[in-house]
Amino acid sequence: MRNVKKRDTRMYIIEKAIPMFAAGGYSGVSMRHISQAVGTSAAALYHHFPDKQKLYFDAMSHAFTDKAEGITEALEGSGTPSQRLERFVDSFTELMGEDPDFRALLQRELLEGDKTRLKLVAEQVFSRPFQAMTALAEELAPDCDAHMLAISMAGLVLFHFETAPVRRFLPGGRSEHNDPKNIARHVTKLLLKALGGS
Amino acid sequence: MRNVKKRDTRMYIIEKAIPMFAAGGYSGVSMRHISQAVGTSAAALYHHFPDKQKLYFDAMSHAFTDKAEGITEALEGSGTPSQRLERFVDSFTELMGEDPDFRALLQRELLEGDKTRLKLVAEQVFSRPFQAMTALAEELAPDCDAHMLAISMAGLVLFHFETAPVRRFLPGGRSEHNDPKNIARHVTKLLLKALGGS
DNA sequence: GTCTATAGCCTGATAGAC
DNA sequence: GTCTATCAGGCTATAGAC
Repeated sequence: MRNVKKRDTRMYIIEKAIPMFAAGGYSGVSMRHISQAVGTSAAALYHHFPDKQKLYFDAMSHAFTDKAEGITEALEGSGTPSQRLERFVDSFTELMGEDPDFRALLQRELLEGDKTRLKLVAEQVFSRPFQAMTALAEELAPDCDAHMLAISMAGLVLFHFETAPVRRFLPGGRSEHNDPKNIARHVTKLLLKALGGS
Repeated sequence: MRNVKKRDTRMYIIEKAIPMFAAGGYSGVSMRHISQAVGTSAAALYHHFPDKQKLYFDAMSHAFTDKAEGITEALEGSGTPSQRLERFVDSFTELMGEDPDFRALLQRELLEGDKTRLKLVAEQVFSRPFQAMTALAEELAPDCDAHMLAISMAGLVLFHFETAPVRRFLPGGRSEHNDPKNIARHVTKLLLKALGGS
């Protein structure tokens, strides 16, 4: 029963660290900052994690693993390819809209994740949902490179969120453009037209 | 004539700092690191910049200002909307392919740029090229929200570069997918089909 | 314009009491 | 498991000689 307490504290630390790393990145958040948010001393963190790197890695893994399932579900269900595309775009947009920490961590890993960590995350977390995306892409447009089309599908959604903080200051920028429902509608329409979905 | 030397050194510092900030971000690069790359002491940097923030800001401004022009040109030339779209995608892809520092800095600013800096960059650097993009979007698809379509156009290109380090480990990932020419071809084809270009 | 020296603070990480 | 105390070093920024 000793382990129960330890695991809970460990998970509590991870859950406090996730939004901090999402906002400040690895080098922008110190162990002292995290310990303060957790409500403990910095030394105590080292009882649960051997060093800062491991804490960061575990926080990231936890943040990512949960999310991959929801996306895979939307992709592997039944229905015509067009219906599944629409469902994927909807659920992916909703996910990005409701969990900014996940999105920020994803951006950060793409930007500065080291190679071994990226490989691990790609193979253990994103491989399955991405495979489902390429399968759908293949059905939708057999004449197109499925890998590239899958990336385009994800990028179309993600970029609207990534640019939200700057679009406010760009010509034609309005707050409706940040509404996940509008983003999903725009992206679905664009993709269905491009891929001649029925 | 005193200023000439000072300006040169100042610019030299900026040019050394740009790739470092692109790789490590603001908090990941110290004044000592920069001074070492420049070949001077840390104290000397403070003769040219009042503090680290200002050095970062000036480096960013310099990295961005140059680039905006090339994009605007491709958009404002003559030709049918479809031709101009193709030319925009080509030049934008080429730019991203040949200047990874610019791309990384752009990603970083979207991720963690503070509001006043984003406003400045948006209004002074990206406003004109983005306006040209929305104008093109309007011509291509009057029934579509021009602002959202312009974002989609940029996002389609950028995301293929952003994901390059991780796509290597994803199903179907091949090195050809990183070739700017292939990316441009894929994106152009997708957009022209979606927008019914002639 | 650049240097050395240094102030004052923050960093990751450890030692050892409880 | 958590604490206080601490180490060794890095950080931004400044002072003052040259």
